[in-house]
Amino acid sequence: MKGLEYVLLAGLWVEPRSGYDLAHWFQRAAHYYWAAHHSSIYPTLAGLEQAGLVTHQLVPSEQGPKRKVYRLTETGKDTLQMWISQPPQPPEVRDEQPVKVLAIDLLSPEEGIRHLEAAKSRAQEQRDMYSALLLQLSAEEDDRPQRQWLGPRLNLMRGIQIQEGYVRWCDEAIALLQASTPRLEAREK
Amino acid sequence: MKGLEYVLLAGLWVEPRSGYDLAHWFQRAAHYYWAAHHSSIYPTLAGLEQAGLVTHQLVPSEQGPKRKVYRLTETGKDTLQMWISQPPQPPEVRDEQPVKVLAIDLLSPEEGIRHLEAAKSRAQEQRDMYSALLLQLSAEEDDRPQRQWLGPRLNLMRGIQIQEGYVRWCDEAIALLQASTPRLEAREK
DNA sequence: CGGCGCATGTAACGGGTTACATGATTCC
DNA sequence: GGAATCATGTAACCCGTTACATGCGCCG
Repeated sequence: MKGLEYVLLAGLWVEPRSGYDLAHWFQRAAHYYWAAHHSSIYPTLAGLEQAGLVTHQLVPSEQGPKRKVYRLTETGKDTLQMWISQPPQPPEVRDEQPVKVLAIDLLSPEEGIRHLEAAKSRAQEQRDMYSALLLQLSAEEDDRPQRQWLGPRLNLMRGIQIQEGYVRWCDEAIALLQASTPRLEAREK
Repeated sequence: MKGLEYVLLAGLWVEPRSGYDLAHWFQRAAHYYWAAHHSSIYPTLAGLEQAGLVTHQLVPSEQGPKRKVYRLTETGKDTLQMWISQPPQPPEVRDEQPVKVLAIDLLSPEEGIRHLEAAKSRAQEQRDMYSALLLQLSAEEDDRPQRQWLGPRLNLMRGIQIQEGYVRWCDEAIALLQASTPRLEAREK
């Protein structure tokens, strides 16, 4: 079994969802640790169903066509549990931003700082998004306290922490760039 | 042009390197923001050379066959600069670890804590590796102070910070797991 | 003289992205 | 009636990984 299959099992373990829901989940809460488009999600869900790891139920949507809401079967849960027990593969990342930082000396200090400010803004936006999701989760937790929301909560906490770290790093980097060009401060005055 | 091509240009901007060097760089310093295997690096370098963005020089190695040490051409530098000036694409990540955390309630608290301790150890190892690389970089900086090592330095700082954040999160997560099972503490006494 | 680290390459295969395709419902 | 969001799917193509392949030079 390939990576995405287990990831979908984990996503469905948190709560039953449709392919559409999962696609949105990847774009928002899960974005900092996994990426997937709907065009890979739908076929994979179909495969999992054929393998007997998930089943779906047609649920009328408030708007648009009927939703195929998937949930884990017992076998699916067992498969997931076995996978969880094994150590994770090392993460794979493709992030252009640090690559661009590598050659930041190709930009003027002013431009470099502008880019870092932009990166900082993006990080703050992301942080706010994760914070909002965490608040939302807490509200849902009150409604159904029996549910195990520990995993999603831990991951949202991590998402917030990552973005806050990024913001701090941006500030340090900007400070370093400014220090390397004291004429900037002088001109400011 | 595709992502890897620009990344190689950036890697060669930092200093002239062989494909072998670049492969190792991806495994170590660049590992937290970009992944690439030698089998994709060599053909890509050849393509960049054909496009006139890099040139190579055969340099005898201390051990093994001659090294093809690549460096940017003027066109290569210009191409890189143009790419740097544009905003980066959003990062793409595949990290199994947070996915496994999602369903951490499928494990016993003891097992969950063991997994988090393991994750913490891995993060500490990585942090130490980045710290060592930063020290090494500082030493080289003394030798050739004219060189612009700002980019690599900033990225190593970021690597260290990421891993330290991870360690802190692991501690928080372990604490939460322990809090959710007070019987553990009780048994400890 | 075998094994390991250095060093560069090629080819098949697989998985995901981009683009194509369809249809329901609501709001303006 | 057109636009936007909801909702599910298919197919071609591209890129990168896995595996295959080769050869140097040192050390034990």
